[in-house]
Amino acid sequence: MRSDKMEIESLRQYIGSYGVDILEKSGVRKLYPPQAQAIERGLFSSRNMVIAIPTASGKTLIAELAMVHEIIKGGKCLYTVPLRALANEKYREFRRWNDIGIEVAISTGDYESRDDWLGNADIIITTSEKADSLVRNQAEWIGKVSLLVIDEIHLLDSAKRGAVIEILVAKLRKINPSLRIIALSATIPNADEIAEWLGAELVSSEWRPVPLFEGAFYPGRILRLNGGRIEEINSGRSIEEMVDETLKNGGQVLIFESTRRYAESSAEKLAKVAGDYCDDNRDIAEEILLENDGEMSQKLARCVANGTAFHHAGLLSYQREIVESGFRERRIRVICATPTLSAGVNLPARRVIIKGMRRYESGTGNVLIGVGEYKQMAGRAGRPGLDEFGEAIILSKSRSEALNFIERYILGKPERITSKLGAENHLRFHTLSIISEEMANTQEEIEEFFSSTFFAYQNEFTMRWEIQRIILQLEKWGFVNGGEVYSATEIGRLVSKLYIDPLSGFIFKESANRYPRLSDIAILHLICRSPDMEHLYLRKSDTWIEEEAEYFKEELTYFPSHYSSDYDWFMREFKTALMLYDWINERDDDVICSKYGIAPGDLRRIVETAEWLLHAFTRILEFYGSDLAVRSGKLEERMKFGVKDELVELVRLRWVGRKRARKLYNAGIKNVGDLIRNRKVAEGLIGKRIVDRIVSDLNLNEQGKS
DNA sequence: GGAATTTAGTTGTAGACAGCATGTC
DNA sequence: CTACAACTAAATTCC
Repeated sequence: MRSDKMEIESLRQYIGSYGVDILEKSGVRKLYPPQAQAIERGLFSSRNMVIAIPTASGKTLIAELAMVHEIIKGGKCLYTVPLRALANEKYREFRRWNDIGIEVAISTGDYESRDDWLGNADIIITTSEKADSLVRNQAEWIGKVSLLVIDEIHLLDSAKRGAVIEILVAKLRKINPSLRIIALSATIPNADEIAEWLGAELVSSEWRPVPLFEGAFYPGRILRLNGGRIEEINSGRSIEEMVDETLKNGGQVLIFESTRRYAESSAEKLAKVAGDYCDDNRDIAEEILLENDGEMSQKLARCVANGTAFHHAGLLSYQREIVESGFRERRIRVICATPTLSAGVNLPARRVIIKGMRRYESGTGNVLIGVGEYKQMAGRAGRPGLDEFGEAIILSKSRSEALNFIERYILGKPERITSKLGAENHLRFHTLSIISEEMANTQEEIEEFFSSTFFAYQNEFTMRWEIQRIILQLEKWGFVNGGEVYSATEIGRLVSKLYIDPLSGFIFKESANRYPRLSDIAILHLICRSPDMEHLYLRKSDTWIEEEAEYFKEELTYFPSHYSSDYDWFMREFKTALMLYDWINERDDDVICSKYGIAPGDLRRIVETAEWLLHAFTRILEFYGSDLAVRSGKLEERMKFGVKDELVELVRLRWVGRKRARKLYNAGIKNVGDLIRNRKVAEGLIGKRIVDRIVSDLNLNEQGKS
């Protein structure tokens, strides 16, 4: 007991008595071994550090301590995370420091603290992309950052998003050469490489607050690894029985599936098992249907009512939150998830069952998942405070398969991570940005800049040819002026600040100059031609899309021949455009979902992307003084809410979405004035409470203006 | 005859950042 | 170089 006290006490000199009070108030009594180790190795010095320890072993607190110390010394901290949901989670956690006067702010694509706030804040939480975007837009406070914390730095390995992390590091170090960096990582075999790249002290540990047992199941048995030895444990013959075992003992289960379909059907099957153990969940089941009652939502509500749920990117974000908090409150006992949950918010369970060890990859068929991916999922086993130990179980069909899995995954080491910055699209994207921000403007400077990246560290390769080719390309596209000293053109700088792929920028730029007029569907299709857009898949039954395409053929800016190799890709672009077209023409959400074979969460996500790209396109059109800008800007607004032109004014009001706006409009209430004049009518249509809220908001705005 | 079961053929495949303006987790 | 589970429809068996 005394030693516990002492450890926390010992922090007093670094984070002050008030700081220690905050920790005690939030229940921190003892430092975990990796935390103590981090302190020993210089957490409170000015050394850079890489902390490579398992999930839930107290990484965040390590960063918090360092940040509080830094702020007391007069510094400013930037904390970057890979997901917006994680940014929100950290924001909530860090705000406890507000009690001792530390200002915490958040800035992501969908939620940003006020600008002056960010400048004053001591800790700013962002996604890595947003941080890069802030650098591109020269946020004045960025130069004041003295401590950069990078959460989940092992995502350097991600082919899609890893490059941003290393570029961000290179940029911030260039801006502030004395910047201190603390990088948090999962346990990976080459954390030492990251540490050496950053010139950092490496703290690594396998310690976990809740012990983890890993094993493999085959019908009737679980082979569990215990200190190098395999124990044979009798078990049920099906997942249902395995889940039942855990629920009976008061535990919760997390099941990882390889596809959404499996996740859903699994959750439905297990509802029969979990139903016996859960209380009345009718209220949260109802909440699930609050904003959407389509097929998927109904299914989810049925599961939730019985204490299970599925979790994947097709859910609306509020539905995900209900599922997550329902699980934390133990009202939901079983979650069947796709890998969303393995890298997402912290949601541990006593037993983790990994059912989907294979994943489809186009061109290669089903392939086994990586060891790292497995470890990530397995690491979710064991709820601190609730479970004495966690259990991760791989599902297999036979004893021999089980033994194989044990060999490969449980005894195996995760793959080393490698930089993915070398891909042409990333180099193109970031080269334009560093020229535009005048971080590097000659061949040598650019090479030097890239030589400070993790990619260069791992490849000891100058990239001379690659960079020359890319600059030539950017010159050809009109984004860069060549010569001895490169500089970005005005349009080049705009494209960089809009944060779009230069190729998207080029497509938009060319269209802006070539087409004085375009129809709605043509603009949408143009947006869908951007490599920044996500594209819907074609199904066998999607032949109707070809007919639609033929119908709009004359309006479109691009239409390849049926025999062209582009044709399939074009159809995917066009299908996506058609979906967006339906959306802005007020087609019902659920109708769109079933027509295009997507879930509500997908619709939201694609619409959000389209909105962003429409914004970028509009800005580019404005730049060239094109008349199309007005039309495109209108589409941007329509996209945000999914409405026809005539509803835009109504939908700008808070509490008024596409459905309410349509009701009002059809009853002759076409604008704010109509609404005030016909208040009673409006109340009849959308309810008195809502109208009251709208009007009180309007009054507030009036006051704000005067 | 009609239900239950087996067999053959078909289908579809994880995730999610960014602008800007608005308003607070 | 590569798959596979789940669903659906048709075929077959069973009572």
